[in-house]
Amino acid sequence: MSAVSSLRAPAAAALDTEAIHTRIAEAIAAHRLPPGTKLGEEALGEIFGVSRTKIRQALFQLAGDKLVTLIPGRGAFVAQPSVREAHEVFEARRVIEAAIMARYLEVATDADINALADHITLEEQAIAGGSAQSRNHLLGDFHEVIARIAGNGVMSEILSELVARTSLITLFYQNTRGAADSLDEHRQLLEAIRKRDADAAVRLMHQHLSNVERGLVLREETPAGADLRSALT
Amino acid sequence: MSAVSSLRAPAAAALDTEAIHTRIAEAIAAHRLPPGTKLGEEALGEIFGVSRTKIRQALFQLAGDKLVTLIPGRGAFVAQPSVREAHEVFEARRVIEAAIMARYLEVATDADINALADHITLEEQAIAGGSAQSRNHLLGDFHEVIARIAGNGVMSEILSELVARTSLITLFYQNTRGAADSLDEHRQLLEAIRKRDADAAVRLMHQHLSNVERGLVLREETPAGADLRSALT
DNA sequence: AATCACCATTTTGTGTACAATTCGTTGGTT
DNA sequence: AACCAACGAATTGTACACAAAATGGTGATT
Repeated sequence: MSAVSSLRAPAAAALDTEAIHTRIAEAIAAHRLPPGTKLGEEALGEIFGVSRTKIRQALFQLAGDKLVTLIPGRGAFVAQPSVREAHEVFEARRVIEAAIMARYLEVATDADINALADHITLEEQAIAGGSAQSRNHLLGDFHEVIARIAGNGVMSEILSELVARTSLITLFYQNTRGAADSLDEHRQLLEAIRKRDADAAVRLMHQHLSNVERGLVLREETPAGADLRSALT
Repeated sequence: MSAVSSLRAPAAAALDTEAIHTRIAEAIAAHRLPPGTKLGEEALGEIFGVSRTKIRQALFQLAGDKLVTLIPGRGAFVAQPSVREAHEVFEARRVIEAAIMARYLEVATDADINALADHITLEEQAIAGGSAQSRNHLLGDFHEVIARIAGNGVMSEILSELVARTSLITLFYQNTRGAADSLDEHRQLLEAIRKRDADAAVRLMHQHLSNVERGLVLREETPAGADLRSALT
């Protein structure tokens, strides 16, 4: 490689579309890009050191994930889920995760369950001393870990998208529950799982999701848009 | 507008990305583009009378729908669902559609149920005298009609994607069941719905999907790719 | 005869240039 | 003072051109 290569980003090899998609999706899920934030193509291109072409492809994919809203002629914005959509996402999660939990208990080995316990330990540590970002990430990941073991990749991917959208929702509609509440419910779930009590586990999962949903409060005003560069670099 | 405008397609105003996405998705669902078909960018651009830029965006979206597989450096191909993926899609549908059916019976008015009966009448007519394409389309649409009434847009969209993937699967793994079998099961579902018998309706839906899945036969060789132009114009 | 290396052709990947649209502003009019 | 029209700056939409990579075929070598 020549010495004359990086006039734009100091970064390494140019990121591909999928990498950019992932980076932006993570920034949204981690609440570094609040709902309503304008995602200008030129600005993003400069941040990632690529042309608008790649940015544009990534934005289209993000729109497919429902994390970004594309308004023709206006541009791309971080999605602002409606109250109705919020309820629908939680209902969908209850349906899917109840089934996933039932399947999980059929196939999970003791090692899998121990791994889940380890994950909860990570949650405890993050709540004790970590950032709000890592807390939220781990709390959502708990559900994805279970889905992965349950073994249905199609449902697992669907759930991943719903979890990402949930993250957007919990930011948009200020969540009054503390992370500790979710952690406690995760512990109860683990207990039921350890006992291989499918009915209890499914019921607890249902309740857990309903509790999170109940913690949401409707708001009118939209949060201010964040600075793109600090959120993504 | 000047008289010198259309060197490419004789068609009207240029299609936008979403229109192209829809057209290709429909062609795949309608079995006009068999799994494995190469979707060359230049060829598609010429067919739709647009530049490769728009085609490329549409192909990325289709990849997100899992209807198209993107191989870097190689191009886009109509997806060839694996046996495992096929089973996973059907399991996901059983989970989601059981929930949708339960919700449907809670909210459907008599008018909604009559509309469903009308839909079944259309199915009968298509089976009696229609094309294989319209038959398959109507049989899949039956499930989407129920989902739409059930009222959860998020689940409805998820189901739409799964139905499209099912269409791909039933072509790839030659379906031995006749359309008449599905029609009969749809009639039984309607009967349970008319009686407002939720347990029976959910059970019948579950069985219906399992029956369709059981009708699939595993194959090794891939169907030949079709001609792009005749499939899309 | 089979295999491998090399070259030509085709196709994808990416950036850039230009057209079209939108938004904010300025200036004028009622 | 409020409203409307027209202009200008900025941003998105689209096409095109070039670079990079892969495929297929040709011919030489084992």
